[in-house]
Amino acid sequence: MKNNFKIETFCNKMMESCEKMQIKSFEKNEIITTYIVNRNQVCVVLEGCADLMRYDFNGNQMVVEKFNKFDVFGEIFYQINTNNELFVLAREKSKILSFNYDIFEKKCKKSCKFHDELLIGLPNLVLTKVSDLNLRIELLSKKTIRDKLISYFKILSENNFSKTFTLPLSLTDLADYLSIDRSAMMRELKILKEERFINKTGKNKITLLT
Amino acid sequence: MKNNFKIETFCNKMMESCEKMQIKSFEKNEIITTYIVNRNQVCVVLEGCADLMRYDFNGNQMVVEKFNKFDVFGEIFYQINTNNELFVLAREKSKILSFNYDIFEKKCKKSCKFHDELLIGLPNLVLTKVSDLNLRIELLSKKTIRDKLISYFKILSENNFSKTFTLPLSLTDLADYLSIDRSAMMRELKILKEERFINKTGKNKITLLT
DNA sequence: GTTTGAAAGTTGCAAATGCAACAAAAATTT
DNA sequence: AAATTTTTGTTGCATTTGCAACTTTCAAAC
Repeated sequence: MKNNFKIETFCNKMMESCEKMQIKSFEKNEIITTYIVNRNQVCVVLEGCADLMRYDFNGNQMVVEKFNKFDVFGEIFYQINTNNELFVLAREKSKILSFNYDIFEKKCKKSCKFHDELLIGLPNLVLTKVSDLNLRIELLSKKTIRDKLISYFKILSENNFSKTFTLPLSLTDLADYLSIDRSAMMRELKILKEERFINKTGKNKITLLT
Repeated sequence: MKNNFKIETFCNKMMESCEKMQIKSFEKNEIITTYIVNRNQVCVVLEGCADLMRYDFNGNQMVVEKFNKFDVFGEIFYQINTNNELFVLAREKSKILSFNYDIFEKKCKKSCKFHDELLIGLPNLVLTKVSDLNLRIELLSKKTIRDKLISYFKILSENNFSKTFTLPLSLTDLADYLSIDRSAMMRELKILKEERFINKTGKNKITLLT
């Protein structure tokens, strides 16, 4: 985001309470919310991290999306009838802010500071989300595992202003993020190393050699 | 979107002019904007439709995203350093509203009605976009062409409250949208027909038989 | 410090997919 | 109305990928 919006400031202001919003703490592996009823719920991760999970038709659960500090999530972003049960699970002890999107449009009676902040701050959070989603689509659109990996590495490299960078995910999670088979991804990583495209040093530290 | 926001009303109000925003008309195949400089630009399709295009490293251009009436787009949604040239092309005669995101945060002096509308309306447009992007990620995440097609058809069917529906894209565009090879998609469609999963009648009309 | 579980790494093989190269049909343009 | 372009439809083949089934390494829990 190229504007001067400070997410910390926004979230701190939000915590200065408004009767229409809630902050709750969740223990590791606790269910934060389920996406069954459409409630226009908006949530922000203030501390910790969480995963949007799905039970697919075979009964095994998989990670749909991962949320870290200051990520926004909630049913309002997922108006898809998938017939699958979606729920958000705390990955560690987490603090979550949540409110109904309606309060964004209808100010509460005693017009509190929170609402004014919300009107500016929420769109900023959502814009960041859109950018993240566009990035993932960009990567998922690549047809080969090789292209997905190289594109992702290039972006990490540019964000880090260096040919060397640390993966922000485990390799298992990376395979999920790119929606590819983990073993096939390992195979491709090996080939990329052999062909001197990348170098893999230590735990998830990668250097682009191109 | 489950709230009572009316996009037509919003866009009409926006057209009631504010000095900080522009409405321009573009002829078919005219370039609406390029994503080179990061200008925090926000655009809304008021009439017509447009495509976000990319020149990839081989020089051939491809469609990254398609925008229809009332879709939002702009550089602010695409803060990705891809080294590829991205630009938006009018697919037909189109009318585009555009403004800098800054005006969303800083009201103009003579606080016009437009700004009040914008504060409520823009986030709604963006929410719809997030939902669309999440849907596409959902589809792109499926590992087989078969799963992508079936998932997409199910969603179209549910949105249409009917087992029969018309594809909103050409088959060529559908393959692009799902990021799969068109001929491989045609092959799978044929198999789905043979296995009596779907029925394809007339031009792009499909019936789910499950 | 030992146990337990998760993550990383490896391989063979069958199945799915992209690619190339077409032909036919439909839609646009001239 | 003819010409051109776009879309749809088809097929063989080489390549890529997912899957299954492991071992090894690493980290967390007890």
